Amino acid sequence: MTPAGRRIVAAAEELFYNRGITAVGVDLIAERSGVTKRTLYNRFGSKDQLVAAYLAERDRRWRSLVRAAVDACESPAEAVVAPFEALRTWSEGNTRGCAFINALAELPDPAHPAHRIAADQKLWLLHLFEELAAAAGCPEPASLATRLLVLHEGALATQPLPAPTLTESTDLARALVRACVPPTGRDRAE
Amino acid sequence: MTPAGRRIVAAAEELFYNRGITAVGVDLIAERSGVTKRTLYNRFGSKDQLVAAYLAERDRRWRSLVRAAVDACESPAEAVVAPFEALRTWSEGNTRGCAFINALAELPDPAHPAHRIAADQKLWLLHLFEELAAAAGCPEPASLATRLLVLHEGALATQPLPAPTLTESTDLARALVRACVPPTGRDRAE
DNA sequence: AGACGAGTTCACAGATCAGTATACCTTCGA
DNA sequence: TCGAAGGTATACTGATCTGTGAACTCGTCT
Repeated sequence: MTPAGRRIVAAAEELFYNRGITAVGVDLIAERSGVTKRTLYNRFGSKDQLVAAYLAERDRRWRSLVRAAVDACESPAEAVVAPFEALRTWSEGNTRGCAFINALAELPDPAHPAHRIAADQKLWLLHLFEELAAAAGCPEPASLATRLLVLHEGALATQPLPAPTLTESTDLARALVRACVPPTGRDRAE
Repeated sequence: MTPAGRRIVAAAEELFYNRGITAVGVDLIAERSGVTKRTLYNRFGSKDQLVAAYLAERDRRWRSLVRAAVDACESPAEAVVAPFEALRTWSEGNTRGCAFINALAELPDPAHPAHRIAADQKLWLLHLFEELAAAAGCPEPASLATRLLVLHEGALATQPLPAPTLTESTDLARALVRACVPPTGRDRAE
C-alpha cells in the first residue's frame, strides 16, 4: 500500500465510522487525506471497494487487540473472557457502536464486499470463543461460545445507554465460564 | 393522520428499514405510496421529520407486541422473559436487525429527532425488564434488567449469523431469572 | 538516457438529491 | 353557497453525488 493509500484509508475510517458511509462523499475523503480524487480512484477503483478496505483495516486492528488480550492471560479460564477486557479498551475511542453492524445497516446488498468482511468478523469471534472454551475444558464449547458472543455484541450495541452494560455483561460472562469450567486446579472432583 | 399520511409512513417504513435511510430518496417514497411529493412535504415538512415518524410508528407497533406477550403470561417469572418470546415473533418479518440501532448508525447528529426515539425505545425496555424483575421478586432488579437488555440486544444484533443466538440468549435469560427468583411451585419445570 | 509508477490539476459528465412554486381539482361541513 | 382542507400534476432550483479524461510533474530504477 502506498503512503497516499494509507492516508486515504485512515481518513475514510474516521469519516465513515463517525458520520456514516452513505453520508460521506469521496470528495471529502480525498480532501481530508490531502489527496486528489483521481488518486483515490487510481488506488481503490470505486467507493465500494474503499468501504471494504476501511472495514478490512478496522477488522485487522481489532483482531490484533483481541489476540493481544488473549495472549496476555495466564490461565485458559481467564483467556475466555479476555475479549471483554479488549472491548473495554476498544470502546474508549469508539463510541458509535460496531462499525460492521453499522455498515450492514447502510449496505443491504449481500453482494457488497463489506458483507463478507462483517460476517467474517463476527464468525471469527464466535470461533475464537469456541476454541478458548474448549481449551479451558468447557464440556459444551459451542453453546458457551454463542452465549458469550451474544453478550459481547449486546454490550457493544447498548454502549450509549446510561447503564453499566459492559460491566454487567463481563461479570455475567465470567460467571458463565466459572460455572462450566472447573476452577484453576486440575484436581477438582469429577 | 390522513390516509395519504398513513400510506407515506407505511412506504417509508418498508424502504428505510430494508434499504437504509440515507440511501432512500423522498421521490421514491412518494411514488411507492401513490402520493405526490408535494403531499409528502405538506404532511411531514422534511425528510428528517418523516424519519422520526417512521421510527415512532415502528416503536409503537413493537411496544404493543411486547406488552401483549407480557400480559399473556400467567406467572411473574414467565413475564420477565416474555420480551424474548416477542422477539422471536418480531424477527420473522424483520431480518435486517434493529431499526433504531441502524438509524443511529446513519444519523450521528444527536439533535436529530430520531435520536430521542431510539434512545427512548431502549430505555423503555430496560425499565420494563426492571419492573418485571421487581414484580417477580428479584432482589437486584436493576442488575438483572441490564443483563437481560444486553442479551436481548445481542440476540438482535447477531440475528443474521448461522448460530442459534436467539435460542441461547432466551435460555440464558430464563436461567438468570430462575437463579435470582425463588421458584413458585410449578415454575420449577425441568 | 529512458521508461515507469505515483501523484497532481482541473474540467466535466450524468445522475440524484431535498425542497419549492404555481395552478388546479375534489369533498364536505357550516 | 362558499370556503377551507386534502390532494394532484408538473416544472423547477441549486446543490451534491460517483466517476472519468487528458495532460502534466517528479522521483526511481535500469
